[in-house]
Amino acid sequence: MTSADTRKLKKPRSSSTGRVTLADIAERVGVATITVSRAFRTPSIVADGVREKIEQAARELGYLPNRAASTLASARSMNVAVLVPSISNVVFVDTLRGVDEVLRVKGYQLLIGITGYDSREEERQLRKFVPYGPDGIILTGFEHSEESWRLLGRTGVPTVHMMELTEDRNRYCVGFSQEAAGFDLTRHLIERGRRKIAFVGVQLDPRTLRRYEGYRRALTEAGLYDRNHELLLSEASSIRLGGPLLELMLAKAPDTDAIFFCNDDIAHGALFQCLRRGISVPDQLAVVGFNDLDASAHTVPALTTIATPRREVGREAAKMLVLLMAGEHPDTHSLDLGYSLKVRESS
Amino acid sequence: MTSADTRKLKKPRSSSTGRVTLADIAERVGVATITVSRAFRTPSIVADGVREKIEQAARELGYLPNRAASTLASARSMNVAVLVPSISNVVFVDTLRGVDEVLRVKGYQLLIGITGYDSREEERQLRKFVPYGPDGIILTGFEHSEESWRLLGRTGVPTVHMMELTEDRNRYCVGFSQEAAGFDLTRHLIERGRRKIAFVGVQLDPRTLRRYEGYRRALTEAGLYDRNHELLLSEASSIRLGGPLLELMLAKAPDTDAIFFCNDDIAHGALFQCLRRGISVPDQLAVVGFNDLDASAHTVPALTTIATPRREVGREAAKMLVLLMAGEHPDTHSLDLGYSLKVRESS
DNA sequence: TTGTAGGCGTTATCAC
DNA sequence: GTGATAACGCCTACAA
Repeated sequence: MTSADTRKLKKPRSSSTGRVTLADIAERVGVATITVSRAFRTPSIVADGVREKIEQAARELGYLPNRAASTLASARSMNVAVLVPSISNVVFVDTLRGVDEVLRVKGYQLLIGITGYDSREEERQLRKFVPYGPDGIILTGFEHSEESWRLLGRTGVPTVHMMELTEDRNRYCVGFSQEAAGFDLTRHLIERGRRKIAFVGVQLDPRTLRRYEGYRRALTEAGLYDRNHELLLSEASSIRLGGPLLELMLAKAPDTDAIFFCNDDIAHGALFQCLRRGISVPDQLAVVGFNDLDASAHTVPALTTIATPRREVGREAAKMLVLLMAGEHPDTHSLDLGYSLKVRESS
Repeated sequence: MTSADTRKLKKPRSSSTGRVTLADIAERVGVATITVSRAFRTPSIVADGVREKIEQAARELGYLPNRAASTLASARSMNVAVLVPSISNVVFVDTLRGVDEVLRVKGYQLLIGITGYDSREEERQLRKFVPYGPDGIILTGFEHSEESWRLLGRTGVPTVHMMELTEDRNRYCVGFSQEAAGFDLTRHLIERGRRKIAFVGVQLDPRTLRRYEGYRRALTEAGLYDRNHELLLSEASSIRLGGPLLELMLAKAPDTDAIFFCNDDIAHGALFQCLRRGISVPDQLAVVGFNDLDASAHTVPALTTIATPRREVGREAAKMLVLLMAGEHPDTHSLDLGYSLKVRESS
């Protein structure tokens, strides 16, 4: 099957850089480079014998494909850019995992960008990623710079937004209503008989603010809203802030009988402070958080919070993107995955 | 400055795909594509007027560079692949941040891979990333599959290993001695008068095992080693495991007067369980962890632990890689950044 | 300071 | 099933 092969094959020019290329394999096996390419990409359309020889040659030569060349020639990168505010926040790590689970089996590689909750940084990231020719883009939320929106429009790359919802039918999104969740959690406190319900918010990203709006709506509807019971700071969230924020809130409004912390991290810090100070939770003070982190079921007392379907958000956003990248239309432009109230000991 | 330009310029072939390319800008401005390329990459060597016209044309046309083309032509990707076991673990998130801080200002883009503490998955990731033509690679630790090592050798891409050290002068690494840290932490407990010191380990990745070796060496040297006081499980680490592991350990060896948890996460879970059970820490039982997570200074009681310089590890590993990518030689092949014992209330 | 020529490694297209 | 040819968009080398 070797020397008998006397067809005149235009000798594939072997690499000049020393790297092993398709042409090297082609030469070794005695076929055209395109056949080698096919043997890897669509093995079924290459004759068995040829395919096997190609595979063996590839192994022997230590062939490694070159994505840059493939991307350039095919105009498909098999990359998906995913931008999240932070990976110090488990919420987004879980979301990324969901995205990855779905996309990796489809052969896509994630390009992960961290925006630091900053639209300008997000724009910078986007500008960095677009040259990679991503086949799709996944963003967090809807707060993007003018230029980011323009960039997305110009490139025409299919895009899905995560973690928030929109009415805009031109946008695809997967998430849940942060506002409704904030509302429900506050209603829970009202129903437990609390009347001086405070809100402590940090970071103040769009999702935190939506939760705050839900809180406010619930209290306003119940005639309990009192602006003296809220504390909004733009500091980055962290467990260490919990204690001081608790103190600050109680100093500001000593009659507070419940605190809605905008996320579980600062709620944990606050619970520790309650332990140190001997503040009895929930007797003296109810404490609730948001996100249902791993630790929240185990704190003392266990923390009442909102469980968010972030992994599912990631998975569904990825599925939606896969459809869009295939030129198909998802059933809905806006997928609401809901949330669930976890009532535990702290309220 | 426009129509007077009657030099015969080989008309840059404009894109056939509709995308805006360097050639489009070149045509518009009346220069060669290479000049446009230079205007972006080394602006200083292009005449001011020309450069400005090029920049304006780029803006007007909405030019976006194509990394695949540039990578293919230059054989430099400006990508660096970084493989870490997990990003659910803050330790590696901090390390990644350190790496990114240094590499991004040098213009490198991170390709982040999650290996799930699994050599085979790591090998898969490596196989996926090598085709991207990374200019450098950063790996966690030294436990890699045969094939991974071979791949690294074949590609010849500069590589730095993080979080552990090696004597092997052919390898570059930045980290600290996990074994020595485990030893020191155990010594601390001994010096505090503890005699029945237990070790509880999960995940059992190489770094955890090195800590365990340090623990064992300290106890053996002190004549206190007792295999009945150790609990090693391959479960993934999580705060929820802390409580049950504490119970298990105490059931196995009720005389235990101190527990060295292999990381802060499970130590936190254990501290919560102590609160619930009314086990007085440190009076009845000393508890120590490893890593000094954010929460550890705030738990009740505050947790004694080893603070690890993970962000610095990331930064220094990146710096070392930058040198290697430039073909230079770092001062040392193995950079030890140390660690520090944080004595708090729990011991 | 600017330009010409040619190639980087792969794939689309059309032919056989 | 397989091949020749011509891109893909940019950059290196060398030349002017």
